[in-house]
Amino acid sequence: MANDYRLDDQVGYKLRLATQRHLEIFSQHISDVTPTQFSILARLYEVGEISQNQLGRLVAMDAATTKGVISRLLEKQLVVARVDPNDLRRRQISLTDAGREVTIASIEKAKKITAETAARLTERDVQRLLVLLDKI
Amino acid sequence: MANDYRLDDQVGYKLRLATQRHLEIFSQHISDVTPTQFSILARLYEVGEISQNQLGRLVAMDAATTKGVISRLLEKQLVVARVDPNDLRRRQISLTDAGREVTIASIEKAKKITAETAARLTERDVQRLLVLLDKI
DNA sequence: AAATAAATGTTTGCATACTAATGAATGAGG
DNA sequence: CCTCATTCATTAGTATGCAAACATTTATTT
Repeated sequence: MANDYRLDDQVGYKLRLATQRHLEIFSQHISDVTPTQFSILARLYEVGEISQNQLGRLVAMDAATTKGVISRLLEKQLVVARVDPNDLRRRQISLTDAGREVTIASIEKAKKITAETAARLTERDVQRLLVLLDKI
Repeated sequence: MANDYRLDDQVGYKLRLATQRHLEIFSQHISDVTPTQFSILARLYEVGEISQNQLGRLVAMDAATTKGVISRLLEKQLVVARVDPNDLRRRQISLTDAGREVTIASIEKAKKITAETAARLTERDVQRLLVLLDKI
């Protein structure tokens, strides 16, 4: 029976809505980079210089997607790329000084974003949510 | 301090990963329409003929996005559009016979998709997850 | 060493998704 | 009846995100 199916009760649908809400909050606090660009910057801040492909894997992004994101970060001069002399296939990516500044500032804002996203959740709720999302 | 920030523990990041996983499962089961297209079809199945704009609102989609999705569904001849004679601004959208068939078949598959997405969660976990996502 | 396989990055094509701007039609008030 | 704000739909521009096809370079196998 197709009549007992409620779109509003589906995990996938609610995931989309929650993501939508989160992106809205994000853009209200951080306007110089997008959420995707930020995750690249944050990861780069964590690990230092790394190849474009590896970096993409560390944030679970497709190589083609990563390419586009890195291109835009290069245009903004938040990162630099250089060919790895030991492996000519690789482009090593690293933060510029400006990139590091933006990243550190954004991380502070990101904490507020996470807090606002979870404003209606208790600390335990958040932990529970993270665990549940992990299991998907 | 920016050193106590772990990208992997952020709600937004995990939302993206969970969505990614869900989309992968979706495409394995349903290949004739995308998740977005399916949500339009499912809603249309619930409410019957309705204007394009209203339909978009019922699935939390931007008018511009809705336009694109409807265009592709029109090409596939799963829906039809007609100008509302009572309000010439409006395009009334409704399912074709083929659209209704696809929708009903997809709803059955969608139940499997939801089940597989939540395979590692108990029934209670799923309910809890839906409540938590709602609060975001 | 030559052939094969694998990894890295690029490009193209398709499908969301949002913002901003535009044009057409409608409805409410004066 | 006329004006004006609102609604509806479209278009253009930007940014993800994935699949598939490719070229280049490296690593493996025979």
